[in-house]
Amino acid sequence: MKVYNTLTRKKEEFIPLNPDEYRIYVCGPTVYNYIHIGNARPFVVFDTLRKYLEYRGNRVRFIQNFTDVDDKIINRAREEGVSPFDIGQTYIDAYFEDVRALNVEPATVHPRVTETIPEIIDFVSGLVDNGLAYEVNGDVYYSARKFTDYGKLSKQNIEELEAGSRVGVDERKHDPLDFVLWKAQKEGEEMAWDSPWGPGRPGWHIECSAMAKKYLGETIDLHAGGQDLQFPHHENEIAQSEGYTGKPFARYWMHNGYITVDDEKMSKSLGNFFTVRDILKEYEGEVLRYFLLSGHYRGPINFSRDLMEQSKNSLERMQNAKANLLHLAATGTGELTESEQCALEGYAKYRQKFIDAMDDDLNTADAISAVFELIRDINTDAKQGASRAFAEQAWQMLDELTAVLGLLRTEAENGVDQDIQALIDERQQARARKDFARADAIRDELAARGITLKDTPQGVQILRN
RNA sequence: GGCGACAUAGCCAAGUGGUAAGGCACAGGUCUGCAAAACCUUGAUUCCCCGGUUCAAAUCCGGGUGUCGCCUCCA
Repeated sequence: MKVYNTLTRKKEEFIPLNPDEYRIYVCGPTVYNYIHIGNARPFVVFDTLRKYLEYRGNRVRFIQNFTDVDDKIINRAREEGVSPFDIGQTYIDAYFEDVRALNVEPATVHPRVTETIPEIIDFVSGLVDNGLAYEVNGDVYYSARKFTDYGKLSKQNIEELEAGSRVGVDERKHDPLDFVLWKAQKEGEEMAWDSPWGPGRPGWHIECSAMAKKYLGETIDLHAGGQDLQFPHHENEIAQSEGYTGKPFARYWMHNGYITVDDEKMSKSLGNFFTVRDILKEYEGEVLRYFLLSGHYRGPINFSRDLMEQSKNSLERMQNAKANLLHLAATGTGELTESEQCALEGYAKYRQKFIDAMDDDLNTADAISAVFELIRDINTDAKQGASRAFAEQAWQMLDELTAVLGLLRTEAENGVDQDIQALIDERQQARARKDFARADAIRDELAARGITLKDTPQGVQILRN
């Protein structure tokens, strides 16, 4: 497949260094709060990339970190009067709950900063030893200017960076561009570890370099994350990792676009962000996943209730197709007819369209359209009823493609309570004697209990909301 | 100031040189006891604007306009 490599600003054939395995690192959340939809985008997008690579028969080693040492965590802990270690654990647990609803697979490993301290200290020591980093009163800084490729990912010009800087320069730095690798422990801070420079904790950027190296080696295939991490975070990672190993760090870089809310950037500081948790109160996780995949990952995406409704309705079309096929499979009989066989063979073109789309820099929007075209054909072919075999095989095809997108993963609840079944039976008897008032009353009653009845030529279809 | 992205029907959104996918919403029809679901039909003489290249451009080039982002914690 081809992916857009931020490093070269071109679409390139995505080939792993070791043909047996793709080694991928994705920046994970800082665990001081519930994840918001902006966090969710890279998780869903790169989870989809992973699912697709695996679907195509590749092995993927997928690492996503938890930043559980950070100013924001420490501040939060102070506000709540609890340990920062507890804050981290709380939101790591919450992360897994939230992300499960979005059908995001857990990574191969989810390393944490608190479990990577020795490797981080080694990393920083190495940079001090080879002259790229220096210590000032227990802090350690990286000399950005000494890394000649500094700025190669974000295409930032070093001189322009300084000129445009809007941040007060820390006087301890030799140069405004320098960034911190190790922070000396401050009065009353609980989060600290012993180091050659005294007690302290890692800076933000170094953890990713250390974890990527620990779990994936010196040169990894892909590093991915949000566009806004490009500078300085990813630039600094390159400086650290390549400065330390002398080898290329990541061969490919992918960056997803950001989410706006009402055409304005959603950010923690603006306070206009929605947590995944909030969304899940109103919508199934798959609706959010559909929304996030309905456009290209590199483009910006605007979030609104209206668009969530559109996504919900669109996804419903897929869900209906699934429900109808499963109903047909459950009630149908018989072998595949010749025309059904022919129809099924024709569906292969949609699989191909799906693959072509995904191969083209993860074009999920186009891949979704292939799924809809498949659904249209299936619906048309099954309009007059279909054999059990046809329904099963058509669902198999739909299942195959939607699994890659992480959609239609919810298992339909089978069976109903006895009293509900009794009502359904009574309604059928009422219909048979043309007592439609009674029949409709029962239908309304069940609808109020979240059960929708559809009268199909194959009998009553029961849908739960 | 530097770097970058985006602009396609009411809405969302593919398409990046060969004559505009798909979804939502809306309307009409078929089916249904009525529904629901599904299917059919209808919608951009046209892709922000102005030039240029070409037999041919939404797609390439030049110039505008608009929106958003990064350069500061952020996905």
